[in-house]
Amino acid sequence: MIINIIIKTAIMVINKAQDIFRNYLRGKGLRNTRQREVILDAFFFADKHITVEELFNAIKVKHPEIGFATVHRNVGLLCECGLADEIKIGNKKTRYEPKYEQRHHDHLICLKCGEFTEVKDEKIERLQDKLAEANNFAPVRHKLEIYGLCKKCR
Amino acid sequence: MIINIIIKTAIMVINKAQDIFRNYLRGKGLRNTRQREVILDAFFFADKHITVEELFNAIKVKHPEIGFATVHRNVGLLCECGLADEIKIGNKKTRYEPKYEQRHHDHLICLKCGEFTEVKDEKIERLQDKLAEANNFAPVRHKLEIYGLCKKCR
DNA sequence: CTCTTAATGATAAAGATTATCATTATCTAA
DNA sequence: TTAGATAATGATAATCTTTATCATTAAGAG
Repeated sequence: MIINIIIKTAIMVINKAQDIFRNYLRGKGLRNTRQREVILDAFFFADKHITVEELFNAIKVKHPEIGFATVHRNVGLLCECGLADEIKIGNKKTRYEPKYEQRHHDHLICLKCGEFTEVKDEKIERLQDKLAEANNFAPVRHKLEIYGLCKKCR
Repeated sequence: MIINIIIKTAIMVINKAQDIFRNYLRGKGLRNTRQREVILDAFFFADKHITVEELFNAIKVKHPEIGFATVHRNVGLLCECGLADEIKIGNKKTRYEPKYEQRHHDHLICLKCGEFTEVKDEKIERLQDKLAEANNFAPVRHKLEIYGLCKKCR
């Protein structure tokens, strides 16, 4: 059954993420906790582009004892260890998305309806690295956001 | 004298910006005020990448009667009419820079010392437009930030 | 000059993130 | 396995930035 494959894949992704997280914590002399496991699971199961508040509310259903500050702190840690990306647009709430396998992408953001689409262009990526090198700059990561009107709103 | 030419150019830039601002206000049925002129002047004379607070403090010296909210509101207006660009990095304060002639550029941001360098690559710009079009998206503007280590920190 | 109403300035409110701190729980090492 | 050092948690306060409120002032059209 397709659905079983999807579930298995999801579990594999989360297991791998848990490993990455645990290694990161270990390396920094930090401790793994039940809360951290719950938060990571919920974050990877949740919709893309979630806010801390939405994540907190999702977690609250099954784990009402986990506090908002804890969720907030740990989303920050997930960003630090490369398992989450931060998306900040205008003055709206900061959103976060899970990152599997360091897979990177850019965003098209509609100025009218606010929808974002994920895109990627290898050629642009390479030119960005060249541009950085030309300036004696060692690139680590980048953020490209193109604002405009989406298919529906244009 | 070189210095006179520089001063003359600066005055020309500000005059042009004042024109653009006044036209924008007129078109929206808004009013020009003494405060707006002072804020625009100070913004274009100030260092690049200034925060609202820094701009407010700079203005306060000569114009202690101008309030923080007024400065804040008007920096927003300058962004709206295309005379300012907003730069938001991590959880640091939002910074603004004057924009002459709609000249656009991207940023290299050092993860260690926080310095930013301005860069531009026409080829990347064109590819971005193509990427947007391929997704049936009408691009208006974009933001590209490359994070890494600068010449001094690498 | 008058009148309409936008803008201002002072302050409060809102919204998001970070800090505080007593308590709990993890994890190392004996 | 247990004890002990200390990191993490949870509740809340504090902070920081931006936005809203509202009485007063002043821009600008007629």
